[in-house]
Amino acid sequence: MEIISDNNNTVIKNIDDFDLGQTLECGQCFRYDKIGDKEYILAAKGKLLHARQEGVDLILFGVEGKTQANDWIDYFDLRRDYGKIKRYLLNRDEELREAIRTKHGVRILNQEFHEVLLSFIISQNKQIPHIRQIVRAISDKFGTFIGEINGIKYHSFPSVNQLVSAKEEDFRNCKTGFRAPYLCDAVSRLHQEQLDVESFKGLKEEEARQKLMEIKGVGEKIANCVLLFGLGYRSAFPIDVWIKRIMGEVYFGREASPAEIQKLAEERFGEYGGYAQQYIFYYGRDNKIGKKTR
DNA sequence: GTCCAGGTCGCCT
DNA sequence: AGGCGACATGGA
Repeated sequence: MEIISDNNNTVIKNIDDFDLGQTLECGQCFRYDKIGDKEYILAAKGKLLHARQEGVDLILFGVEGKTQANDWIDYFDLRRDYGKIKRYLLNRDEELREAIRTKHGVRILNQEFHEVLLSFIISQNKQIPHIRQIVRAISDKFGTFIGEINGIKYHSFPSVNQLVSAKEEDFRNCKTGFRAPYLCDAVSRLHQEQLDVESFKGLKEEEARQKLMEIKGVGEKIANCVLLFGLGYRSAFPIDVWIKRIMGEVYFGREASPAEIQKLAEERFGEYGGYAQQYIFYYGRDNKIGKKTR
């Protein structure tokens, strides 16, 4: 990997195991728009990014200097050796071969904790396009204006401070439905208990999960998403309807309980559970594995 | 119209 | 511990 900055842009050259489109569209984040072939606009960490992939290079438009570039390199998790992760997983589990082959460019983003928490509270019992719509509505209503591209105005995902005054009704106006009180509870805890990345430092995965599950509307699955996507616990293995269907079919040949699946994931994937989960989820959802066709 | 969606809660046995 | 309906909203 090599970083070159010139005339307002930064180019990151020779990135292994990375596909911008796959990384954004695998279902881990919700604030992006595709504007061309391998070209995206995304809102993250309070900023707007216009990026395009050309082969093994990634162009970050309007990004100047090492500090800014490093920020995005960290966001895309580009300094991690995914070749090693894939080899480990394939060594343990031949079933993953096809998923890893087709979804080879997925990386797990290092997203902001509070954004992941609130986004995944919204995600329950909803389809991904609708989750994106709701998250955008909340950002437009409470977030900071961060730019306009192709006539579309973008707002950052709101900070905790920007959300403290939000009422249940405000969230309902953003079409959150029955999740509105959950969001209020989460925001008030984030604010009053100063709940942030720091407050999870040093906690074991299980301790961190229990802490998250004290929040109304956060169960096992959402807690695991927050651990994985927002707190850096790469062993966390969220089990949703898709994982349940896919793994029931592929690994058990029958319907399997979340507990059974969790156990298998722990034994097979161990510290790399989160990566395995993303490959399986994205591949399985794309190919509708285990889904009844009506 | 009916069913289901990156689930969780509350209440039941 | 495990089963089951309710919960808003929108798309298939």
